[in-house]
Amino acid sequence: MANISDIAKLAGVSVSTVSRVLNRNPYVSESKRLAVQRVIDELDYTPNRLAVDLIRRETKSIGVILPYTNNQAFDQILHGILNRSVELGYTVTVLPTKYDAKQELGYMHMLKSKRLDGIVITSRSNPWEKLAPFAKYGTIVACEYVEHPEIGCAYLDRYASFVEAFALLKEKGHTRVAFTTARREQSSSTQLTIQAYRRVFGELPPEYHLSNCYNMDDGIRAARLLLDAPRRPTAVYANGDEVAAGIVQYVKSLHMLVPEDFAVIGQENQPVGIALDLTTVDHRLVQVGEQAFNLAIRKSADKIEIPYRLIVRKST
Amino acid sequence: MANISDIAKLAGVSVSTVSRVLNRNPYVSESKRLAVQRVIDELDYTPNRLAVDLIRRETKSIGVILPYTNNQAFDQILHGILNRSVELGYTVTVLPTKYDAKQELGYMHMLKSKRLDGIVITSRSNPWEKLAPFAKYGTIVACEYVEHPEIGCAYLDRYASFVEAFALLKEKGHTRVAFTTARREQSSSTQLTIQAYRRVFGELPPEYHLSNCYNMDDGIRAARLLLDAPRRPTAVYANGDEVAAGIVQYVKSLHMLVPEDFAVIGQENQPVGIALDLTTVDHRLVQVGEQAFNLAIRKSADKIEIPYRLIVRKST
DNA sequence: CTGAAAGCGCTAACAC
DNA sequence: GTGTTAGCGCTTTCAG
Repeated sequence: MANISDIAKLAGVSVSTVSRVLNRNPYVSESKRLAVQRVIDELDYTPNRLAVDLIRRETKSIGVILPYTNNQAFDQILHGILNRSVELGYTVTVLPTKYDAKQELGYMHMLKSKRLDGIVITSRSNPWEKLAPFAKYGTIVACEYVEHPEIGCAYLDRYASFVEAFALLKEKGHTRVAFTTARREQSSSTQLTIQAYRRVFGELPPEYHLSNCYNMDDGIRAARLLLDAPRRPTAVYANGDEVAAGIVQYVKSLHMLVPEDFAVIGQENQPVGIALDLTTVDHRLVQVGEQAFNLAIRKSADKIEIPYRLIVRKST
Repeated sequence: MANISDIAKLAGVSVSTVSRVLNRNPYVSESKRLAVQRVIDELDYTPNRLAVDLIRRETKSIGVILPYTNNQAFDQILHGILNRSVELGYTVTVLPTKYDAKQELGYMHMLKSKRLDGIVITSRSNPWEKLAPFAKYGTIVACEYVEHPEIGCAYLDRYASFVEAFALLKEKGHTRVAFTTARREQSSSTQLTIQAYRRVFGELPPEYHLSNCYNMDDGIRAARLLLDAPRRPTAVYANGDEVAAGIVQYVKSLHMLVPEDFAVIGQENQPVGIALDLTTVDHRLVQVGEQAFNLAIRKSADKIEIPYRLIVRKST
């Protein structure tokens, strides 16, 4: 494969001149520029990007840390990031953790090893004390509110959104309300859900909180547990429309009615929720992704709140 | 930021020795190895990956070209690829084209510029004559059958699967059958669908083929067109469960029954299809992704067929 | 405008 | 075992 000095030799100029035409530097005589371009075309030459990035100390690529890639919520954020990255000529690398803290930390090292200019963290397993120090090697942007002055974030007021969803259920007369979450208490999102629950309903019976819910099957499993519970709840706030869909499916399989016998609220306004006419909280994750990406390439530590919206349909 | 020669100086050794301990080369005395490691830890040193990759001529990262029209099918393939890449310590970069041939070609250049070791093409907009030449710069793997001897592929027998789906509909007594596709005739998948249709039903009335279907809304739009058609079809084979879900939704909104009044088959066995109990053709796209990735890192040009399966549920 | 030369940070012969 | 040295392929002063 030809390199820059091959081009220089064949064009009868120095490598600096070739570099100049490559980078559209105006201080090149038209004659030499043409000569160089001819050789470049002839040899079908493309500069080695690794060499360029090495010396420029910039890769124009950012990473996205996410737990799962088959999860609709994270796909929405990723989608938002991709939207912007294509427009701006950036490259994005997907970094799936499955909530493995070690793995996650390993990805952060890509900032230090100069492979990535920045990282968007959609969900994390490490405490910020472990993550934040990497900010000196590259931009870190979070999709949750973070106090740290060096870390930008495009976040949503999850607490308020959870309170609103629970309040809707309470208004409808429900007093025995359950909810599902992905991870247990180690997750800040779960913490917030619990706090919101207490704010609206007071004490939380432990059997009303089901964790490890990620997809439809988990929803079915959750519904089974909930409907078999001694103090059977009359409504559930699911942590996603897929989980909600699983719950609805199980409820219907018992010939019970939604919402008359059992009310359900989902999250993220996904296709399955639309199809089933589920009430849902749309956290506008695509926008979160877009804003997060913007912060990342601007190397900004701004805090941007994205407004959510409650979509009331037929499942409540 | 410290570099390898800083480490060498502080540890009182040469850069080669540092390089050796970095790369776990056994020919280093225990004493020096310890000395070097101490300095590395002290300075919290991490090698610059760009420099390493530049000289090694390998990045351990592969790209995935996908249209990313928010189509869940491609997410499944991506998921399969990610599964394997994490296990093997590879990094994957997402390359969304929105079916823009120029953009796609631009991504292929990442092979030439040495940013990527290989590329998995899940769907393409350029003819293979344009794409194949890049095989000399890196491994190219396709998710469709490709004759080219230098291009590996993890493919499925789409033609057979389409024939099978149409045959199922025919068996059930349907004679007026429509179908939806994403792109028009420029896509090989669309071509195959048309061929399969003709094989089973003979002539294809133009109004029975609706293209530009990617999501649920498109499905609703398609259903409206289909049900308003003069020679109204009695069944449709949708190019995805989401599209199928949209169709079902519209059909039900007219108080018609599925499958009695209108039968529907989807594709890819997605959550929304499970929720709606749709008959579907599962092309096992996650497996396609896994196998494609394997081929990519093995730099293999093998052709691997992935078996599909028809899942008959309540919509036919 | 142009070129020589000094790196960027690392690996890998090749000697000793 | 260990160090010297020559690159990998490119950008960017700095003279002229």
